[in-house]
Amino acid sequence: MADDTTAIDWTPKARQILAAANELFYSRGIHAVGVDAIAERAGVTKKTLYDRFGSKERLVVAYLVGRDQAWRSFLADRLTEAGGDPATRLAAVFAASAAWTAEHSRKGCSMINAHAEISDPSHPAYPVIVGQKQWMLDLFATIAADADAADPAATGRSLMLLHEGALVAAGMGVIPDAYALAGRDAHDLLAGRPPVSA
Amino acid sequence: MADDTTAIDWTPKARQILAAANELFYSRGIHAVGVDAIAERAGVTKKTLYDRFGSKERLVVAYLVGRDQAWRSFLADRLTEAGGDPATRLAAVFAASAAWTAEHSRKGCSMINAHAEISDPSHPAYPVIVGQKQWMLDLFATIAADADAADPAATGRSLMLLHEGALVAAGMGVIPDAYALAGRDAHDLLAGRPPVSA
DNA sequence: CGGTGAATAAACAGATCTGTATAGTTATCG
DNA sequence: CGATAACTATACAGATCTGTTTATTCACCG
Repeated sequence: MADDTTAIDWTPKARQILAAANELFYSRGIHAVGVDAIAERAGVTKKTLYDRFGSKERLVVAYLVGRDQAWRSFLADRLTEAGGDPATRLAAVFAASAAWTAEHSRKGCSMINAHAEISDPSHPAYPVIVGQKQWMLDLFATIAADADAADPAATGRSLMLLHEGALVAAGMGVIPDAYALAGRDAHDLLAGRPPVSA
Repeated sequence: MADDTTAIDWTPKARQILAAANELFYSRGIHAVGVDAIAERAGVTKKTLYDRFGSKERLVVAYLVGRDQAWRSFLADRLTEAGGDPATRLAAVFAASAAWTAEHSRKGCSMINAHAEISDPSHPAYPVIVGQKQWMLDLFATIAADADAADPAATGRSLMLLHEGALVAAGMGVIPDAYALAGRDAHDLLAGRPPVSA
């Protein structure tokens, strides 16, 4: 009887369920995958799934929170490796996205994809989705500020556009090496061009 | 008995059904909307829906083809208005996207959203989705070529990144005036910066 | 005036979906 | 050793979903 507020009990089986949900929700879509399929892939009874997560909706939220956390920690590692230089840090973001896509995200950004399926802004997954984008936007603005951009917020938004564009283009396979291209453009934008001011 | 190849008989009711499908599929998602809901919104019997479209899958394809055609014709009108100057044409593309979003596309790009839900590349809607992106990419490359870019294909891809990024950012509401910003960046990229070459 | 096609109305089939109930198993732990 | 928690197995309830069937109405058209 896990309601919206109670935390999830992370038993080993719960982790297996989340791993199965991650694979299926991501590759086939949230609405297209039923809880039976997830339980079967996890090698678990449907009752166990409901004992751990309470509802499909809560499992969906856990799926998105899990991906969000994994991405943030993945990126954080690469950023500490990158050191303090803003240009290097910026390059690390695009390189991290490229590596992440190759490993875990071949069908595009899971947050963008989830946003396509979850229309109701009052859905508990909504803040997770928008929160990740906001976090990335803040990161780009910080990098722009560290690079002494005249208008760090505006430059951060421009960098964000390039990054989101690469996410989509890579996810649909319409631009080869989308991250490399976007990374070069972002670098040029941060370093060379007179700032875009309103 | 309409199979995959036979054309759709565009009776008045068929157009009502497509209009209803357009509203519901776009706002709630393809998998989340049932044919009963579409028939009801269209003021039509489910039998009529199946007599006209044969299956939900064919209705989905018609929905995406319809949006694709509407967008292309909408954009084509603005491009003829814009005349021959590449920079003006480029600005017209981003202005058209902004206007289109305000009128018909408040929840992001329908092709990107459909791609999130349709995982199977052999789905008949797949070429429609990727086809629109390819067409936009060609358009940007043509504009870059008309502007005498050193590498029109590469510049076209960069412009595409900015445009796709604006689609996502606007659809998720994370960047205000995303199209205006992306349009300025695209203009600067086309006009000012030394070309990015591999 | 008779036929044809488009449509309504409404029930139904069969599958699938979320979620629950019941009963039993296993392992740990005080 | 007995309680508790995690889990299996399985059946079920009720809703919803795609798609079909049957019967009927209505308008147009040769």
